[in-house]
Amino acid sequence: MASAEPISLSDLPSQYDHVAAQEKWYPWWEQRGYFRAEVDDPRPPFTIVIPPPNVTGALHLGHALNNTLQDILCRLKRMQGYNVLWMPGTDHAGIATQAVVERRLLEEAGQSRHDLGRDGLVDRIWDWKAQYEQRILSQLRQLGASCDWQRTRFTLDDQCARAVRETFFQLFADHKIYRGQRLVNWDTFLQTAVSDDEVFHDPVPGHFWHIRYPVIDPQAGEPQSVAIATTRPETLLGDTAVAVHPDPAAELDKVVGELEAKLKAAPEKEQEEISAQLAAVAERRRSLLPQLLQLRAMAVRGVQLELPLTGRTIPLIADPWAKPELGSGCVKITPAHDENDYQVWQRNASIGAINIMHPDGTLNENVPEKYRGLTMKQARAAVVEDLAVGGFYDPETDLEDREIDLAHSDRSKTPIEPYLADQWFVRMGEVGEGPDAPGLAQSAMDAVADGRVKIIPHRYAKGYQDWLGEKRDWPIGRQLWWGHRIPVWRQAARSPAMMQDGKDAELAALRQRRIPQLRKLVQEWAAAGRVSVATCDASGSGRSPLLADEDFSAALICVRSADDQEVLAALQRDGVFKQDEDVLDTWFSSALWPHSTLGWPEETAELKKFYPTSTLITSRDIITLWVARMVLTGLYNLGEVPFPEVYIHPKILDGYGETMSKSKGNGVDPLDVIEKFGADALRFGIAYLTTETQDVRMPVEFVCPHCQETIKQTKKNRVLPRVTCDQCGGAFHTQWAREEADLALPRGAVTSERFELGRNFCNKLWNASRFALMNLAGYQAAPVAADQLLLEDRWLLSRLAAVTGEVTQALAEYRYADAARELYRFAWDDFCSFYVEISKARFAVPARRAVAQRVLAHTLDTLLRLLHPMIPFLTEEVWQLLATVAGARGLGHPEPAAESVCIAPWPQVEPSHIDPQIEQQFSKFQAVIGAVRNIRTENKIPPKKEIYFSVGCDKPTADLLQPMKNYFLFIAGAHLQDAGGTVVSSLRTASKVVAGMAVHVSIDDFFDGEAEKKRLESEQAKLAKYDQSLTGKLGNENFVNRAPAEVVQAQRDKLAETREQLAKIETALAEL
RNA sequence: GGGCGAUUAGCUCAGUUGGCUAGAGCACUAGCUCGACAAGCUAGGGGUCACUGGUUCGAGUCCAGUAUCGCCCA
Repeated sequence: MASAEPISLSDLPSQYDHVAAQEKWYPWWEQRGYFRAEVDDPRPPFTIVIPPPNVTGALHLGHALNNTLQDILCRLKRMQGYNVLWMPGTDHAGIATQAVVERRLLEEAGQSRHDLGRDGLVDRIWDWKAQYEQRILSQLRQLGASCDWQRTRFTLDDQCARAVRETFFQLFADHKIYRGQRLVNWDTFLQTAVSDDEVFHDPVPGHFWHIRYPVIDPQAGEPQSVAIATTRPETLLGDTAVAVHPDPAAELDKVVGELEAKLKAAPEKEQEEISAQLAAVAERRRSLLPQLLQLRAMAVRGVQLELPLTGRTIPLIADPWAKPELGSGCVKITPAHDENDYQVWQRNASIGAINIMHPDGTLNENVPEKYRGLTMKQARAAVVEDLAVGGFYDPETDLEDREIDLAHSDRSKTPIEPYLADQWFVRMGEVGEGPDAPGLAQSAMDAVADGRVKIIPHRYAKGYQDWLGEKRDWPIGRQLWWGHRIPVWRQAARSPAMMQDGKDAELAALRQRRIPQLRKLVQEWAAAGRVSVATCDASGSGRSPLLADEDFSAALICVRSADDQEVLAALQRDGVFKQDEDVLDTWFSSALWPHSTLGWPEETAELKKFYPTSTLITSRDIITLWVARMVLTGLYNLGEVPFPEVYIHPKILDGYGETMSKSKGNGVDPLDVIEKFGADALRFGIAYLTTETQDVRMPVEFVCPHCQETIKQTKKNRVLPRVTCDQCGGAFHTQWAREEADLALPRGAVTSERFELGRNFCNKLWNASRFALMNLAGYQAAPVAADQLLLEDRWLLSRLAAVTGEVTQALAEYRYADAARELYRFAWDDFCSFYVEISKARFAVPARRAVAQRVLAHTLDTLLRLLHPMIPFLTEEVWQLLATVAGARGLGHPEPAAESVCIAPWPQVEPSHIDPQIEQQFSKFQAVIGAVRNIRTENKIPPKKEIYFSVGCDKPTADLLQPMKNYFLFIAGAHLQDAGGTVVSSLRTASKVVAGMAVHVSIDDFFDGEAEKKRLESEQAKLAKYDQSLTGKLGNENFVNRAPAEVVQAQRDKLAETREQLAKIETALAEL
């Protein structure tokens, strides 16, 4: 037991000290090893892998939510007797982390990554990682997370690296990884490709330029030029064609058909607009179609156009991408810098593609000299000006304003340039034919479709299936330095310049000799499974296993093991082969997380014991990026899904319904909440708010460090470096503070009032516990026989059994809010407001103490266990205190309590305790209490004045109420004089009718006949109305005949009760 | 443009398979410092369940449409 010294109960503070409890119990839990999972533990395993937080920065409230939900399950399962492994770790978050460190480097030292070089930068990032990983893990501990810390992993550590390497090798050997030229989203700031998922679209004001390309040698009657429209005139320098629709008439007919169908279905309001559109298309058909048909004929004939400013000619082609209903009906084609144009190129290979951009976003040697080196923005201005000068465009008439949906990089927030580059891909579709070889995407789709992986709530399965269904290949290369480097080598010295360099002539000759030797070696290694070889091939399908000389020069050699020194040395000797510069997409390593953390590709005991994991708890925005990929790699590497269930939890939004983020300034640091309200309050608040459908809206506020008052956060003040408190006038600094003067001020925490609920609840529990501890003096454990239990005991135990069942069920179904609300209600309303209040009267009588103590100790014990997963610190604190006065607890067979509530068994429902009749009876008692209190308040009778009352009711109810006499006096200051059918209310009596009983309170001096009359009459009116509605319902034959019998009966009972109440009120009125 | 979700008290949210005289916390009003708790206790006020139709004996709940908002995908 942790606390050996006797505690003085009166010394317990009346406010729960969350700081002390957190500092005391977390280290103790760790030291006792409660969170450790052992492979030789015979109990059934329960495994969760943490969604590894990025080492980019500190944890935010979304992480607190995610991890609280995981911890609640882990603690629950631990108490339910499982061998629980919660696998912790962090993610290296390639692009995000490198971007943060590079930005910091630029700000602090004015240096770029090239100043440091690859190794220097990577070292710098490892330093950053060490710092933030520490911080993240410490935050998780403060949250109370019961992870098995000894197993902490990192997506870039050696163990994960082995899994990444092996997976890459297998995929490579399986022809599922290939290198191809694709249009990518190029981030010119970070100089890397980013995936579609790392791109966001933002509307910005822009222009639409109309430009004329002259026709070369037009025949008689043909136009002199072709007009096109573009939002990006600078890309003209990379145009390789202009397209016109191959069948403009049919296309226009199709558009008309669609519009007509829409018109039919549209509401009146929109009809006018659609009619206008129809008219416009008709007009276009009349005026423009002949010309489009002519252009199409010219395209078929192979007409060339002059590409302005370049001296190049480009063909006019026919392609359906040109929309006859839009603009001039013609469109310029820039395959290397536009996704749609790229597609056009795929259909019309002969037009070619011209890449006009350097990786840094400036124009390259493929454009006329005067534009080289300009940024895209500068080039736009120059091109537009030159076009005007050349007469290809008239600024007066050929320019319109237009809003453009511009793609931005999520990481650098700079505009994305579509860019043609060599990239690594994982093939998501099928390779070859046949049912035996479903593609990666299909395998993951099947797993969800056939229920091997259940997504909860189920509606999220649709997005998962749709996304995978596209089977788009996964671009896995990133032009970064921070990450798993792609384990592929190829011949370095392919550039003639290098080979011919005089100094290196000898070396070049050496290489020439070595390559045939290497080729032979590589063949041997490939046969031995140490390397896998492929040739550069955009399609990824045709591979030459022969390694002829000419192929070998283009060979890609994937080396299986990072430890295969022989292979690596041989390849790299004399710089003949060089490793690919790219690193892998972070999600490649995250995708392996459920098995890489358990030691795969080794066949470890951990893997055997804990894979597949039991559940995954994560946020909806990474269902595709992460969940889907874990499923497919799990299936690919182990043939088994990584988890049978995925629970998708809500997101936390701020008071304006916006997602929280540090960059908006509306983020809340869980540590601020923990400091102000306590980890238990944070956790309980989170559980209470985690409902299935709703995202969590959380108004955010600053806390003034001077006076502790809160200042509502607004869109205005959330971006200020300093804020002034409107209560005390003191100033404090925020996350934006950079200036010395601001930083000198104390920092204002950012929290939300929504955690008050949890804090207040914890405090309530703490004080109820104090009450119990004080009244357990002299407690002796002993079995309690059923006939020793009083009505209130049986009521409480019945409620407790019901709550136990409901909480257990709710948590099994991820209904956290239901579980939290059930416990809140039971603990506060049932246990504190009634049972504890009532028991005070019992504790006043020595002879009645013993049984009351045993029921109280047992109930508190059970409640602590039920609450422990949500409120670990408080429950442990009280558990330990309780042990000092009541070491053995339980009604039937008292047993010594577990040394920690962490490992105490989860409560079982005691069926013999469930007694609906007792609950119903007790509610009569509660109703009488309520009526008496209500009459007291309404008649302004002072709280301390004792009053006398009687209850008109049937005999069974009277028998029930009589034994509660003491309690009425004790908790309502009211003497029960009489109960039963013969009760007559005296003069100067106020009456209230509840639950079929008439409660009459004698109120002497305070009696106000008029007021009482009014009150009764208003109540009468209300009841009469209800009577009427019920009578109407029951008079309706359809209702009586068609509604289920029990529903009809319930209405009849209600009517009877209402009539009875009315009668009682009439009696009371008559007696007035 | 497509998909998913939301709209219930001043605020933040519950409301299971339709049976409701629609609940909770905060805020509000009135009273209470009685040995667990003022982060509390007691009582109270406050809602045309976004709107329009439909199905049904019966709709906050199911269906269709409208409006507004949010998220995801193109």
